[in-house]
Amino acid sequence: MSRFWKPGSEKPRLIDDEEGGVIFYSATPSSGYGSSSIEKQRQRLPVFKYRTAILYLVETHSTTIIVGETGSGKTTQIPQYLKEAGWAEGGRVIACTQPRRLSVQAVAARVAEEMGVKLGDEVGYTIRFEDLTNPGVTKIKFLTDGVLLREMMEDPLLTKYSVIMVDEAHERSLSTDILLGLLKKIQCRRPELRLIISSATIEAKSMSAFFRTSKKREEKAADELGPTKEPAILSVEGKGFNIQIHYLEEPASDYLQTAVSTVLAIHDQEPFGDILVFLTGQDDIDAAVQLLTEEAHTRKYAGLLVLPLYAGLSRADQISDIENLVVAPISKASARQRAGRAGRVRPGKCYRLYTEEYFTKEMAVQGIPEMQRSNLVSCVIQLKALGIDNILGFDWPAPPAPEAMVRALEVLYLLGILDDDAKLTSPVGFQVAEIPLEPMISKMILSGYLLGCSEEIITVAAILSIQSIWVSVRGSQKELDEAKLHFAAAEGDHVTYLNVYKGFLQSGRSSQWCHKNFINYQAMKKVIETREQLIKTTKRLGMGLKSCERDTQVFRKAVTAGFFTNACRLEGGTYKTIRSSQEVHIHPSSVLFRVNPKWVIYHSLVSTDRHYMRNVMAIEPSWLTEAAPNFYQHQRSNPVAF
DNA sequence: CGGGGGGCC
Repeated sequence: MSRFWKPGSEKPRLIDDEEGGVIFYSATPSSGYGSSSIEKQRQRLPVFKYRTAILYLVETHSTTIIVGETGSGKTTQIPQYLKEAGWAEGGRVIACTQPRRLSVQAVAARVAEEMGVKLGDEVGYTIRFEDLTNPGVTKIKFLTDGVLLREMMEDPLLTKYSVIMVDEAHERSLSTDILLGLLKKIQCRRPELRLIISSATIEAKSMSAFFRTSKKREEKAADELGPTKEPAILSVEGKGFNIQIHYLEEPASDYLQTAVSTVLAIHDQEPFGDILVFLTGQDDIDAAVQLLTEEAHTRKYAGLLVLPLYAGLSRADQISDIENLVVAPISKASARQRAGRAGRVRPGKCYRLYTEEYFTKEMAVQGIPEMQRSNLVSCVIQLKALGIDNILGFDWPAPPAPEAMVRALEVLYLLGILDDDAKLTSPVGFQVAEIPLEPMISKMILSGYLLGCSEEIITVAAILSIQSIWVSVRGSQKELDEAKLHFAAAEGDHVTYLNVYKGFLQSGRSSQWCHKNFINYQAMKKVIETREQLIKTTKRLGMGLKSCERDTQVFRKAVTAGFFTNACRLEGGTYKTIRSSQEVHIHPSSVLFRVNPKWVIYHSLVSTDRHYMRNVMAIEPSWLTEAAPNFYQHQRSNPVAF
């Protein structure tokens, strides 16, 4: 392999940082590149002066950890540096993963523009439903980490990639963590593969420790030619400006009110600019917008424009199958990340609505990685599909609780997806792994095919995989509830969804129809799209489409086959789960709210002050024993879990 | 008997 820091030029200077990581530092920035305005812009990015150092590190190290602040340009520039240095020659591809689709598209478009190529040719991207790459032509490929995981099922060693850059690894999303674990394994088999992990300062050391192979291996590797296994850490400064941090002197009793008065004070006393407020949820956001708008009106503030922004809210922590939505303090790491938003384009200020003492003494250093607070059913099946048998011994960047693992294995066993040796069953297990949905939904689809209602089951699978098909209304809840009654079925939410879908098709997929019926048109378009993808996938698995027409019983049996572990029984006015006798309630958004059939199954549990079942369906208890004889003993008409 | 978030295949 050719060396590509400029031949004949001075080798970059190496310095040791006090933390024991290796930081390379290029004394003389590379130069001699094009002089177009785009080139000049590229050279002004902070990452540019590290170009030589980055290329040197990637050449000589299996793994390079780049610690970079936002605004350094690392995401758009590093893939281009790698390409310029020859890493995409000989048909090889440079990959760069992102946790979110939107950033994949945005970054790919930007890089294509900088390189003056058509998006989809030399620079392309792949996200779900959209593959803008051209095999043999595409040299730099942006993709979500979820897509890269899927690609592994076809090509477990990811042989076409020469360098894989995992961006935003510090976000510790479920799929990023699975990916990191698997990439570490791939490295043993493909020593020529290079990894670049982009991470926040706080995570760099643990990331480096994770990718450091054992001493023995290191000694062995020293005899061979090739990159060193010891990860390099390079710190790239951002374009960030100075940010002043302010704390409260006394804790706030009402953080919403405190947020509102802080905004008004800033508006009053500070020069012209923007104010960004972080709140916990839609309710608080709406309340704050209303309070601020009113205040601005009574105080006759002309220049105060209040806008709600619902994305990017904080995540709550938990470890169980229940989605927990209780408000909890953020970590220091996310407090810092939020403060950073104030210094992107000029110096800024950050007002923290808690005391400094609380920040230093009470707040956790960082949030719990998703891996350690999630249901691991999907994660386990993904590893199984890649032939990783020893799940409990898998080397994770953040090992999940063994109990959570065992629970996931147990559910997969009950579903008939894993056998007694915890291997994927054939064909069910392999088919479930192939379908890109949560395993219980996939199992439901397989049963729908066997029972002759795949049309209906796939529709509902698509609907359940999106947030909600109803428009989110604040203030007009009553109208929404009334609109729902048009579609409501006594069998529950799943059959209600079938009615909505039918109505949508009969309207000719009309957006006006959706509007009239309080249905989210964009959501329905997504449903159609997901449905088509699922039909393609199931066809590939040899399953045809068949409708059960009006036989909702067959349809509900198929749903039960996937969700029998979520069965509940009404006992003295409240529901108890069959599995653990936990008290649960039907969510008020369900059409079965206040209907309370004796036996129900739910799709998910959400926890606030109580445990609420979302998407609920009435069942006959005998279906449970039918669907899972191993799980339910038949005792007259009262199945009991053993 | 009343409703709290985000992301991905």
